[in-house]
Amino acid sequence: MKQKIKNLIINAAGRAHQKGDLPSADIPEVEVEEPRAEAHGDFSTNIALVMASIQKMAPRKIADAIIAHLQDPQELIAKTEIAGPGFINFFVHPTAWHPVLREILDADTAYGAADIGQGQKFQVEFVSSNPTGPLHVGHGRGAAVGDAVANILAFCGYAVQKEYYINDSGRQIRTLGRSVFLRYRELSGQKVEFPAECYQGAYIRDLAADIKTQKGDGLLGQPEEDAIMECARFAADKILDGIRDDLKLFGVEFDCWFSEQSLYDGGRVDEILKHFRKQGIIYEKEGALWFKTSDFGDEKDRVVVKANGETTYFASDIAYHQDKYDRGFERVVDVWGADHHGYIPRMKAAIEACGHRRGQFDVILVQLVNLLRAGEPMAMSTRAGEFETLRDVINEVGRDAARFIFLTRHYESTLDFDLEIAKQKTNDNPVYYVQYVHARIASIMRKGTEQGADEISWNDQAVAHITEPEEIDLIKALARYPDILAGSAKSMEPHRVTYYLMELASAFHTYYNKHRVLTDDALVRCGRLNLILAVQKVIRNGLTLLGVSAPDRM
RNA sequence: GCGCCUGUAGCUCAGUUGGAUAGAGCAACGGACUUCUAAUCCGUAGGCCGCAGGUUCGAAUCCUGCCAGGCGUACCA
Repeated sequence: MKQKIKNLIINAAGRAHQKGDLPSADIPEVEVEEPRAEAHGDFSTNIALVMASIQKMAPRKIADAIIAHLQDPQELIAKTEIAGPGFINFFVHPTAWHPVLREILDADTAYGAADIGQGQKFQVEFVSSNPTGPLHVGHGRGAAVGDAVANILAFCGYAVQKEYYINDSGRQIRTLGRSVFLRYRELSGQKVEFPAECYQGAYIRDLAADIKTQKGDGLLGQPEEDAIMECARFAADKILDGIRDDLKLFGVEFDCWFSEQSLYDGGRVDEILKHFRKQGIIYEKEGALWFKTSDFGDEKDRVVVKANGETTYFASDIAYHQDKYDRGFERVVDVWGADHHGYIPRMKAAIEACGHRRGQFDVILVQLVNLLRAGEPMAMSTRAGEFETLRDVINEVGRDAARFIFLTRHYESTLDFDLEIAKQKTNDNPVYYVQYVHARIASIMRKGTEQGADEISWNDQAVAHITEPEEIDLIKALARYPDILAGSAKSMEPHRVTYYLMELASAFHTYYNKHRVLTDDALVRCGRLNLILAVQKVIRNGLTLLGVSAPDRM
């Protein structure tokens, strides 16, 4: 609809120039928006204001000229007016909205899928939590955001891959192995001192017990380093299995689980360092190798090989990102926790040094989650082992509520996640508000079938009976969905879809309370059934993109 | 110190990328269930968009400087 209005304006402006009512042929990009205030019509354009300096005419005069040359063969427009400093407001004829319903019912699950991606290969990497402990709520937010962003991009025509990067190499893994081995020795009756830098959580003891069941006392006879590495491998695999299970429970499925260790095994890290050396952007200082990230906008240079010969996490991360582009991804998005924001400039430097454009790399920085219970903050520390795991949260409040809440804020805002509110079935917790629409419509459909209503099929005559203001409002809301999705995809902001669904739900509940769908008049009934079926489809489509279910009963 | 994020109704937050009289939910107050699910709806009230300048036809939105909170500032990952 917006596009149709836009075309009418462009054509009218062109004609106005041909007839000599506008001196310049220069027509700027036409912006059409939906005004906030209902009194300002369904659509509004500021073109006359923008053209004022080009045409050297008063905005209202320009608006006059454009309206005079408006041709509307489809009779979409009921009324136009010039308002304020020179806005042109368009009032769309109510019945002109009806075809939107047809469009939705025909397109079904594909409604709103503008092909803005055109098959571009796009990778979204998210969660990527170290396999040193279970996922907590912060990871849950990253998972919900990453998954929804990927879904929305895929829906809008990008070829999207979801990836999890496994940090199965380096010091943290060794610390994990050491932690487990110490607990293992404890279980074997040895007295050990458990250092503060080791992982304190109870799950470490469980892992030690598991390995003891499997190996008995066998590890005690081995050289300590071998035993630690065996514990590390065992524990990381086990924890990773747990992470996979948690994510599955959360409804998140990855296309690829990528191992950091595989980069070392395949020589990719050495390869990229050699390449940088050849470019002269690596130098030696104080026994370490430094990458000149400051040449690419970072505030200072960064170490890639430490004085003790170990490579840094950054080094393998460079190789990792190069590998993404080698795999053919034209755009790469990383979803990180906000505590990693200082890492962005050096990563961007690395991307550029590898010969890629900055526009090919984006970071979605998800702000922290404050976990509360009835307003009281809950302590969270992985080290100390006092945290609420994602699994606990899902078990307590349910997957749908958790996912929806994670997407009810812009990811750049810190989020208060209150377990008590998440369980409530009120408007403080809007996931049920939206799902309720789906269930209500399903209920009406069941009732309709019971009462012998025919299979719902398109009927022009019946749809013509859709004239109530609440019905037209509902269709207008449905018509906005494609625009919302496109905006959500371009900005990679899934919360726009969340808010849209709440608005659509509100429009439906208002309608439902005022008008009856299953009336005695067969034509009216049929028209309304078509209307609510369209609403149900859009609600289901939107919830699916967010990873939330659309129940038929509640 | 420097960098990133945030600051909008009593509370939690949106605000269509610079548009007209700034919007929701919760909480408060008053109404609507013999009706397709009341997990709902309708109404009332609530604002110096952190503060001060600037840019222009027009600013919550862009620029500069302050103030407050959070996070970061490793040869950790």
